[in-house]
Amino acid sequence: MKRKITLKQIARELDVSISTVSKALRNSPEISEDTKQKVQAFAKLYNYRPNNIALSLKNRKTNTIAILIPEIVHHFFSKVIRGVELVANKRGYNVIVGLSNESFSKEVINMEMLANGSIDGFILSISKETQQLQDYHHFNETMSQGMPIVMFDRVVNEINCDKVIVDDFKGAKNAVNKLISNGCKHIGLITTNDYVSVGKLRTQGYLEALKENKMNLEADLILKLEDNMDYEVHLDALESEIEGLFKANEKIDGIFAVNELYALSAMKVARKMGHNIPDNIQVIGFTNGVLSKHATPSLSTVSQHAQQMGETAADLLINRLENDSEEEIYQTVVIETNLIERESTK
Amino acid sequence: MKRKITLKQIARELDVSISTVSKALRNSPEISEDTKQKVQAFAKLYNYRPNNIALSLKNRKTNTIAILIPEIVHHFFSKVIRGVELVANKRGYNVIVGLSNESFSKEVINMEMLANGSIDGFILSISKETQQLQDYHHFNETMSQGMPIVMFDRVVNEINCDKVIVDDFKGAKNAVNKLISNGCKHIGLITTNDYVSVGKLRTQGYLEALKENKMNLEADLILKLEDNMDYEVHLDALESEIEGLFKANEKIDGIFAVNELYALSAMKVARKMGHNIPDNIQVIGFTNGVLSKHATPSLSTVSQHAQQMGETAADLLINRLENDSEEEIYQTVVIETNLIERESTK
DNA sequence: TTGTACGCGTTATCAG
DNA sequence: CTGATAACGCGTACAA
Repeated sequence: MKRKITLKQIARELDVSISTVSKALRNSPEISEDTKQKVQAFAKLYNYRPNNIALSLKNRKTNTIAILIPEIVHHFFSKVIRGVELVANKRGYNVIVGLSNESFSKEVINMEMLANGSIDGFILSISKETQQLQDYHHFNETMSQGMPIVMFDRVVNEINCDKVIVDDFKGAKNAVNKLISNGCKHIGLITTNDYVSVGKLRTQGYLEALKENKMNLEADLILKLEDNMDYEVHLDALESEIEGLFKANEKIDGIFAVNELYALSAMKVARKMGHNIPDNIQVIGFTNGVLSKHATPSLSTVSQHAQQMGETAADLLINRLENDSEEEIYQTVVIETNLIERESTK
Repeated sequence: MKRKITLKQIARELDVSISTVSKALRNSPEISEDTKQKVQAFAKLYNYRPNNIALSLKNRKTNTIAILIPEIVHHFFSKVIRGVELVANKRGYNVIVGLSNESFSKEVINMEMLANGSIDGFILSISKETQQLQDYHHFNETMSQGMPIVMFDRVVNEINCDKVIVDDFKGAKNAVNKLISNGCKHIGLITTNDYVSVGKLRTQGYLEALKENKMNLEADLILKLEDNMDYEVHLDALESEIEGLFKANEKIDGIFAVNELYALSAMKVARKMGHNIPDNIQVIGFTNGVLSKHATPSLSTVSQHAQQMGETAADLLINRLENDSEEEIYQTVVIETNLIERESTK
């Protein structure tokens, strides 16, 4: 097993100095054609490639960025990664993935590990626990060391950095407006607790749509679910909560759910209770994942353009890394949502 | 904005030498309590952390591994990543993710980029194009440089390295056996072209089950689909292919599909054609993703234990990295599948 | 008890 | 045209 070859070895082998080899390989005009030929041929033969780590150390630049997300087994986040990867690779960067698993401490540890020279910047979406604790010291520390951060989707207003978000408020409002214009009179909302920023915004969108249409806010139409419970595992619990919602208000004829799973479960429960979708009850979800597309009936949904979010975030980060101008002006890019109409609405 | 602090800066500030600082921070007995206290306090104040890149260069070890997969927006692969991440982090490694996007050249480029010192080893599942071309030079080159590779799921027999696979053959056989014991007499197979190794093995499992049960092989019950077509985008095309299968042999009463999407589409088409599932036609898929669980009816499926595959792969790789014994003995770990019975079978 | 020197692999600068 | 030297940040064997 032969180790990777280095400049030093080539130099020794060819009986020239290291710097001559280095220059020859970079086609420096300082070096004679003769030596260049010799060195380049030898390097090619042994498949020489400069060592990235040494370059990183010398240039104080790793050409690697990290994306830190709460959960990877999730259509939305994996699509964001794909977007980040796409742009990063195109612009010559590698991507390290870190998972916080929705835990504050894992988020902090991960950031500290990576911030010590391993990467040039972060793209991240904060964990639920961090949202609850509202402890953002690790973001501030990282940024004060000159390492840029781009937040996406779940962002925090208190931190001054580049951000990529979806217009959750407007997306939700549009969805509910659609239900209303489709004739729904009593629209149920299935959402999360307010500390989940996106849940809160989508809830506000729902409320705004009702208000604009001068519809009454009926308290028993709103179901707020504890989001730190893993409903993917405890589907029964989720479904019985939703069943409660349907029973609490028999007049329900529309559902807006802040994510795919809630929407799908609502359809399932509704059908089980004898309702017909979309004739009897219309449903719209948020996040355009695989489930929505392949459900029966397929689910109308607010698409977040996850991949585009990832691409935008990567561009923002790399632009900042490559623009030496230490701008203190941060931007927030809002990705427009759009409503994908499928079979669950008329 | 303050840069990250280095040993050199601390040394200058405290008017001692760099090595004194280094030793003091590592609690060397060579250093007096006094100096230690002083240095450690200062370091803590300025939140000193050793630079990973410098350590990597010095130790010729990055403590980073790469996972190279064909596609990330895919339940199976993201679960594998989760498993890899889990183990890697626990054992002190970071994870770089590379996407080949099913392309041979992207796979090669990615490997070359990362192999130049950025990482200590690879975990990978080869792209479809690589399977077709059967060009494996990049794997050999990487390994001959002393960089270990662990392949998972889509592996190549010609390469001698650690592997983690699922028993595709047995999993498929069991699934088909289940259909047979459930009373199916004419079982359709929806599979891919044979160059996809897992597709081939699953097809063989189907054939074996028929043979064992002395059932006739009916050619018009087998649908081989071109897998380099993106059926996720062209669902219609997929469905019309499947409709053709049903029409070709009206006696079909069971379907075994080599992936989730094929199985789901089969159910959809069957229902559209007036069949009842599972009374009339029973269906089993491969890969236990979100779709199977949330479909209506929910899909019985062969579970691959993706996360466990990732964990095993990571352990194999890190073991090899940390065992200086340059063993030339490679192992192949077979992860047992199991059949998850849901509503699509009796 | 502290400091010096070296090496990891590379490039840039300057001297020959 | 070529080579020696310094530097990136760290750890450690050895010298003082």
